[in-house]
Amino acid sequence: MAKRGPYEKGEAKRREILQVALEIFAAEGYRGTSLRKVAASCNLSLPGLMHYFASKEDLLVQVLRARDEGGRERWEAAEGVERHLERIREGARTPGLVELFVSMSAAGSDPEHPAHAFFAERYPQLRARIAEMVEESVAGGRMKASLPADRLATMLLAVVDGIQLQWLNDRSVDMEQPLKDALSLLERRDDD
Amino acid sequence: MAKRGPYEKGEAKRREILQVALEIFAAEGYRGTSLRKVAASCNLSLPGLMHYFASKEDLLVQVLRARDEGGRERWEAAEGVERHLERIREGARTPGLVELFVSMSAAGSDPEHPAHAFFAERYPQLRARIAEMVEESVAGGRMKASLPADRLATMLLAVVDGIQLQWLNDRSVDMEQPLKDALSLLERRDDD
DNA sequence: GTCTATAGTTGGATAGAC
DNA sequence: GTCTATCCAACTATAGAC
Repeated sequence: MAKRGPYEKGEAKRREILQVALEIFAAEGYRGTSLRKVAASCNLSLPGLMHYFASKEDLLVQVLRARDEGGRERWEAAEGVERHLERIREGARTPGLVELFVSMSAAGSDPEHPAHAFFAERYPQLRARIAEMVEESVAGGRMKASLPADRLATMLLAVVDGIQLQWLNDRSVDMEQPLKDALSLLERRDDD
Repeated sequence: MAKRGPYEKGEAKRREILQVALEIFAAEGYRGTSLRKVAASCNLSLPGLMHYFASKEDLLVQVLRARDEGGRERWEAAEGVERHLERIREGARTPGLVELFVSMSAAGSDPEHPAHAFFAERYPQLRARIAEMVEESVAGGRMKASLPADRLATMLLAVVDGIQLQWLNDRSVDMEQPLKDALSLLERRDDD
């Protein structure tokens, strides 16, 4: 006679919504997506959907968070530079995802934007993680310490983000090459 | 008694609209901006504005084009690397402009988006121009030919675009440093 | 927990007067 | 060239029934 509720089913539906919403946001953009459409794709009415999420903003932020955590698992599994390449390859597999993150990251610069806090946290974290990777490579003798690790991290992250922007507008550009090229410029050579 | 028309006044008003629309698009985003707001800011009614532009899409594209041409004048005046730095500094002066270009460039990846053609043309042009600059520097002995010019161009453009994305989310990052750092890695050194 | 119905806005676009 | 008036579509969000 326990009273503890419909948690399993609710959580499952909740995950389904996050997955579906991710795809639609990625395909249509945040503003371009109506909650009605998301609801319909989940076989739910609008109010049915809003039972799970307080507002459209709330849904967006939770979609981004869920996505970021999913990507992190694969990230943790990889090593060093491969981590970056893995992140990039994943983007290439799901084009809408790149567009969602890039466009939301631009729109999120507005302090009023729902995703503002998300990206304000995310960028420093990414830079720190990359700087760590750089320091490991330098310590391991695989990379030249040509510049401070934090500056290299900022530059490498810029390469990764920037190439995505180019790729969005021209799918023929190679998303992995520029990062490889940047890293090759940092490689330790025998004469150093 | 000449009848030839209202060309002067019309053109002036037209330029005014482009300027005002640029500022509003930059501040509120494309979707977030209503034509009514633009019209009001020009002391015009909505139909008054639509006398000059066929649609909202039309207005956006013409704003981007006008803006790009304005920036090009300053670009032409500068030399070599300074051209890039100049482009970056200009962005730093008008934050909304960076956001507009970055977000539109992400959104424009959709072939259905009004700005699609604009960016589809723009990126190859930019890459070509940068590659040209790289080749000049290499020929002039100021830069190592570590990699093919077109690949370096792609990478450098990625750095410039990527740092803007970071800067949007954290105004404390230095927008010029990463490009300078990337270029320093390419500098010709005595032992080469 | 999920629905219908609707309120309350706001958007782009047009017709026709002046 | 600019206006008033108006249309229709779409959206978010809430209220209340089941």
